[in-house]
Parts: sequence; C-alpha cells; structure tokens
Amino acid sequence: MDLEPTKIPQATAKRLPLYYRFLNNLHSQGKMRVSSKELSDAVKVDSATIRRDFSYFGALGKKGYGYNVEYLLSFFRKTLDQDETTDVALIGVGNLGTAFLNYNFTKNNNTKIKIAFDASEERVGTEVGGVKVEHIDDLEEKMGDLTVAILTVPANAAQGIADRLVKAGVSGILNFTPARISVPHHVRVHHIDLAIELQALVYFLKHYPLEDEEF
Amino acid sequence: MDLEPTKIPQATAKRLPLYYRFLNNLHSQGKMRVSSKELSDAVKVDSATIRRDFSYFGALGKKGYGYNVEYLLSFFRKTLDQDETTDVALIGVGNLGTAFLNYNFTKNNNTKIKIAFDASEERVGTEVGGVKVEHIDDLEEKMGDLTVAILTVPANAAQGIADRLVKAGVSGILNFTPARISVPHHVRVHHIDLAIELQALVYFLKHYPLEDEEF
DNA sequence: TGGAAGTCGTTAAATCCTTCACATAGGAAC
DNA sequence: GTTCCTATGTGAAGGATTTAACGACTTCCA
Repeated sequence: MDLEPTKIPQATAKRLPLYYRFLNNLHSQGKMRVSSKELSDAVKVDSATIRRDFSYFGALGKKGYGYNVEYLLSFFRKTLDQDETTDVALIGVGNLGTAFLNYNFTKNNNTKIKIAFDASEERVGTEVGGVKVEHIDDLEEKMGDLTVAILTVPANAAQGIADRLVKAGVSGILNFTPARISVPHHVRVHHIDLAIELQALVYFLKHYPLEDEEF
Repeated sequence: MDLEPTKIPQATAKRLPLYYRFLNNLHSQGKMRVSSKELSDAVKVDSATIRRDFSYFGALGKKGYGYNVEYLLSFFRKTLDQDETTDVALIGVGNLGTAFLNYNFTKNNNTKIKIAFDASEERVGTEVGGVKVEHIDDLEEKMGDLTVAILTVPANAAQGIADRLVKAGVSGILNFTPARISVPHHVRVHHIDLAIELQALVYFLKHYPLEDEEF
C-alpha cells in the first residue's frame, strides 16, 4: 500500500472523483483533448488548482496542448481504483435511503450498494432499486465483509447502529444523520448534514454578499 | 448590514449552525453550563477551534467556568438570525426532494420549505410533508420573493432550472445534482454531490489509513 | 480566606490550500 | 525547418485554518 508518488493533499483527493466524472462525460462526448481551462469551466474549480492537483501525480499533460482525455481517464481509473468495485451497505430505507438506492451509482462509479437494512416490517423483504431490504436485526449476520456503510436512519438511532456497524467490521461510515456519532479511532466517518448545509447557505447569503466575486 | 464585529472566517461560519443545534440539545436537557471540551466531544470539533470560533464574537464565556448555555444560545439565535425564518423553495419532488419535505426543518431551524415544484403530473397538486406541489411550468409565477432554492431534479434538468431560478430572483441554490451549474456572479451555489461524497470516503479509506489519528 | 483546579481568550506557530505568474516545452502552420 | 502560439508544471507568495500553549481569571472547597 501507499505507493502514492507523494501524499496527495486531502483537498485534492476530494476533487478527484469530480474530475473523473467530468472526464468521463468528455470522453463519451468524443472529445480527445482538454485544457485545464476548459475543465475549470466545467467543474467550477480554478484552472491553476486543477493543474496543481494533476501535477501531484506527475506530468500528465503536454505543454501547449493540454491533456489527452483518454490517457487522463485511464490514469485516474487506476488511481481511483475504478476497476474494482467497492460494495457498501445502506442502513435506513426512508426517503433518503431510497434516493440512494435508486441512484445509479455504478455508472461512472466504483461503488455499489449491495445490501440494505431497515426496521420497518413493511419494507423488509421488498426490493428497492434492485437491492433487497433486510431486517436490521440481521445486520451482523448479513453484513458479510462489507466495510463501508451509508447511514440514513433517524437521528436517535444513529449511535446505536453505528456501534453495531463498527462491531461488524465497518471502517467507513457516510453519516447523513444530524447526530455526530462516536467511533473508535480507526473508523472514518464523513458527516453530511442536510439541515446544516441549508442553514450555512442562508447564513452566507445574508452575511457574505458576493457582488464582486469573479469579475 | 455587516454589523459583524469583524469578518468571521468561512470555516467558522459553517460550524455555527452545528454549534447552535447542539446548544439547543443541551438546553432542552436542562444543562446550564458547558465547557469547550464538553462541546468538543459532542460535535467532534477540537476544543481550541471551538474557543477560537466563539471568540470571533467576543468574550462569550467565563474563565474557569465555561459557557452559560442559555446566554450562548440566545446570542447565537440573534447572530444566526434564528428569529426570522427564511423561506425556501424546493424543485424536484423525487426521493431526495421528498426526504427534504418530510424533514422537520423548522425545529431548531430558521429555514422552512414554503413551496415545491415538480414536472410529474402525478405529483402536482399533492401535498408532501405539508407542502403543496406546484407544476414546474408555474415556477416563475409562484416563486414570489423566495430567494433560496433546493435543487433536487435530474442532472440533465439542472442547468435549465437554475437559469429559470436565477431569472426569478433566486440568489442562493443548494444543488444536489451531479451537474455543476453556471450562474451569474451574484448567485451563490453550494454543491452537495452524493456520489462524490461516497467515492471520496472510499478513496480516503483506501489511501489514508487512520490508525493513529487521535490517540 | 487561601490555594488548587479548571477553563477561557489569545498569541504565535504550524499546516494546509489556493492562486499568481512565468519559463518552458510541445504542437500547429506553412 | 522555423516560427508562433498555446497551455503545462511549478516556485513563490499569499491566505486560510487548525492547533498548541499559556497567562489570567473564576469557581470551589477546605
């Protein structure tokens, strides 16, 4: 492991999937080459930042030319492990969970929801987005060796489920719950808090007028 | 406007709604005082960062004591404009949109979804989460003076709707679409890209082993 | 009343990230 | 070939954010 040329900054790492998706778009549009400026317009990231990001992986482009879409794409495919699919579990088949299940992740994507759990007897046994819904009581039994979970349960259930997930061997949790969950140090949790995102946007609108930003 | 003591860093601003929510929790639990350390455990933000964040607003605490929950709460209520509710529109009543509509935002929150739009004849006219669903064709007519919109439509419709929203006077868009939308410079867009969040988590798990982080 | 324990507010250092600016190399044209 | 043009890759500067560290002030308890 850790064959990275050097350690990639986290900020860069977060943008990689974004680049990858847009490169895919370009590729399927038949585009052969792309400049950092064009890509910048598409993904709304400064072109210097894009060049800097790419440069962490070495010289991927050609001066005066830009980047070869196909080459860049195949490079990122390897770098982002797009060849091997990562299977994930989803806990909580409410509206949000259903949205995920119906989302066609595997297109342009190395992740796939393999199994879903819910507490409601009505939902257990049904199939949503091609994924069978299991009962939450069977979580430990049926998780298999999945190590990533999407948490879309009610807030008050979050910590309890998280504990069970960790015990079942999960090392990454995407938490959509308003609760901030506690986990052992070796488990990575990314919080996405919808209410807070909305509040933050409103706050920025009121207190950080844009006006002059960019031209 | 801009009566801020000094300009608050963006990173701090993004954490304010989080603090606010947890202070509310503490308050309803009857807690009278809280230290930065306790708050740190609850929201998973370093205690020094919390003290630094608070200090932008002046001396809110007492040395050797901590913070008075009620005082802090009422201070943030003012700062975060929790008194006046901000009404927002939601475009696209799919699974994700429905999740938002059913989410009880106004509890602990200054935002409220006032109106929803969808293109499907089936959904138009129904009520979801207490909000009436209007037809997307009536967007301009029925937006009124709402200035914030949540965008939960299919990716290929995103730019078109965004254009119409901007024309209708919207200045803030919370974009859940995989598309990166283009807007005039005075409009603020926050992107939340579910697929990318998941991919980023997987990438971090594979390439940034935790092990020693925090103890 | 006095001393120990606790916790803030803040200075300063350390990190991390973005952006500028430009030398340089490669492609395109002819 | 030669010249012009374009767009990369990166050194350096500038911002932004986090974290450590500690003086100062409070509470608490004997």
